[in-house]
Amino acid sequence: MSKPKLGDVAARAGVSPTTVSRVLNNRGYLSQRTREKVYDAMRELGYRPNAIARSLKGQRSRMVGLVFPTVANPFYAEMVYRIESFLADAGYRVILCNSDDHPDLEEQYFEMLLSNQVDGIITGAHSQVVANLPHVQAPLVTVDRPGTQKYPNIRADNYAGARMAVEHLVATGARNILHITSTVSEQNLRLAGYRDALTAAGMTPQVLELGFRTPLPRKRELIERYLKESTAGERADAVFASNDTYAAMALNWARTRNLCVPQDFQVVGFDGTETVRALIPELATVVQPIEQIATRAVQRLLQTIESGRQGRPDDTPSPHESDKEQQGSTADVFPVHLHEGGTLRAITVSS
Amino acid sequence: MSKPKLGDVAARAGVSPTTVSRVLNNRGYLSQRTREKVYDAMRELGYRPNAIARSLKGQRSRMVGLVFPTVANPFYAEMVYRIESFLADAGYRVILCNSDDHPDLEEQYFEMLLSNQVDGIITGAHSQVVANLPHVQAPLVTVDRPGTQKYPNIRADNYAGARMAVEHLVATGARNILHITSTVSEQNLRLAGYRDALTAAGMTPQVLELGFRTPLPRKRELIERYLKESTAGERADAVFASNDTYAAMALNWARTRNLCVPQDFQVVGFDGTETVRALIPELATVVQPIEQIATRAVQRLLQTIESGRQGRPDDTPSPHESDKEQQGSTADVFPVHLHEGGTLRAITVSS
DNA sequence: ATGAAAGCGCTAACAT
DNA sequence: ATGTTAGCGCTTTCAT
Repeated sequence: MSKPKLGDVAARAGVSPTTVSRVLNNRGYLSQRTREKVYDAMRELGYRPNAIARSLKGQRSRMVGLVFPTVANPFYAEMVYRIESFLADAGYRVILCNSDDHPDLEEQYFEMLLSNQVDGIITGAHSQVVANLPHVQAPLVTVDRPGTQKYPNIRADNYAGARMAVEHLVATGARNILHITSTVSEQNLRLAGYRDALTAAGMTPQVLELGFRTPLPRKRELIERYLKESTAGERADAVFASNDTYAAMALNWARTRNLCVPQDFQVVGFDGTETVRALIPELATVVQPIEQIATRAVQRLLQTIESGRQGRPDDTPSPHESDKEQQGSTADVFPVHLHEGGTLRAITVSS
Repeated sequence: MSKPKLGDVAARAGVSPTTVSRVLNNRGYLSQRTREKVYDAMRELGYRPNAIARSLKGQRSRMVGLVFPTVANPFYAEMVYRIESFLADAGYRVILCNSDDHPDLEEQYFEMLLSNQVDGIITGAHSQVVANLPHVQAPLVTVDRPGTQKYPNIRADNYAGARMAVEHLVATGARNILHITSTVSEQNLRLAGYRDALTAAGMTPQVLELGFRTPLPRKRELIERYLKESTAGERADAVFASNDTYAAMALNWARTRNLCVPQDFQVVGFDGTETVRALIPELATVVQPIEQIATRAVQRLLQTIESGRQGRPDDTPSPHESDKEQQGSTADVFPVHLHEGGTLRAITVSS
């Protein structure tokens, strides 16, 4: 028999399908003898319950969709790794979607996930697609960047992190601090932190915007050209980058030019993934607590899923919805810390 | 209505469920008018087909399971990213499983995937669990390391890559070449390549084995201690590492010690992911064609899935099974190339 | 060109 | 403590 089904087990054990189902789910009254008979039959047949059928019947799939730009980026990779691990522990499977920062793809993926009856979605996608989802049928949690107020957002304190990094640079005496980022926008809190810190110090922001979907080699070119030009006139002596890859590129450029790091040129990145810290331990960076963010995102999602399963027999919005969201928006910002590698000078206590 | 179903659409359009299904699947004869009526009804209701129900009925889920040690490792991250992209293009969704090099977890994941009726599995898991899977009901393709002869294996030419790297080191005049690897075993072809190259050059292999599940910081300690000891007595002047992370750690150690790279100390890694090459472009490494491997793995899987869907009404093994596998085992090894970064000396043509 | 009815594999009332 | 029955949402013969 190719794929034994519950009925086959029942027949073999000489009981009804219901009984087998009960054994499977450990529900209701079962005599010990029956249990054993059923287990034996299962083993003999190599029975494996069909999760698809269970989902259809039970109105829950125990699947969660993950929509992120690309797991090829270490930050998202570690995030996805963590999220998957926590969800697996909780008995959920994960459908992975790499949206490549592409709004169309993102939307398709959301459609697909809902079609697949996922119990929830965690997304760190960049575009505003999330905000425009009409009524998503599944609980949704955003990570890293707030797509909208409609859903809880879990993230690091990007603004504080950026400010801390730039203020540190200022304190070390850097006079000409450049910023490299993917995209310039209102929501870019790292950029905001940089700007505010610079302005407070009486300096002028200088920002290089690379775009999200620019290929890596091209980004590298852009960074090198920008640095070359910036060091030509008024000499740039520090870079604060919105992620570690850009920071590494700046650092590599400086080394190629035989600039003395950190004496003549300082670099600070953002993210502080384990990957990058293992590869370039000397790179100073603002470290995000990825594991904490992941844990919290999963918690929030699971609690929404569970609460949704009990109450709300119809589509009446649950009472505390807005409260919960407010909670979410404010409480789910995690502190970061500055990893002071060799690419950043220590602050000398001035007298 | 919370979640409109096919029947609701039918009612609204004034047709039978069958007709709606036909429109959905674009099958059979449909009048243009009917088509439009149905489409309108779908739009008005915000209908979204239930993929779970489709799977149950259709005996195919269009889901593929991915079992890899951890997507937190850039190599697997890029592999998974590529595989997911190709599969998405082909209309398949991906269930991601991080097995953490843990045989028990691996086994659980395989069980889970089969329970979820995946149409196939692609795995780069380390353990031998794959070999012992009794009769996996789904097509399976292994990637990177051959778990067994039972399934096709797609990978880079690890042996040739290692040999090439080590022979290059020998040719540059390195006299004391260490190897750092995760695990020493018969199947470790990078290790084999290293050994053979060294032996051929009349040198003695010296291998540091770190283990798979050792935490990164601990690995770093082990590497540094090993290098310290090795440079104390007979001075080590080169490291060939089985991946770029180990290579980077060796490199960082050398820099800390103010060894001149590559004059006094050379380093070559393995994998050559885009991530690492962006972060440490100067690191010499054996580059695997990840995208090619991913494409081929997906191709192989899809072709097996498709072929399985037509013939074979029962569980008779399909006739050409062994042939296909032989093909797979031999033809699916991809050539690598050596990226000569600044951590490797050029070969001087001797007279 | 369209519809009726059965069933994919499982679970949950509702019996007994 | 166990069995009967209906049905989750969809597709698919087999009619008409």
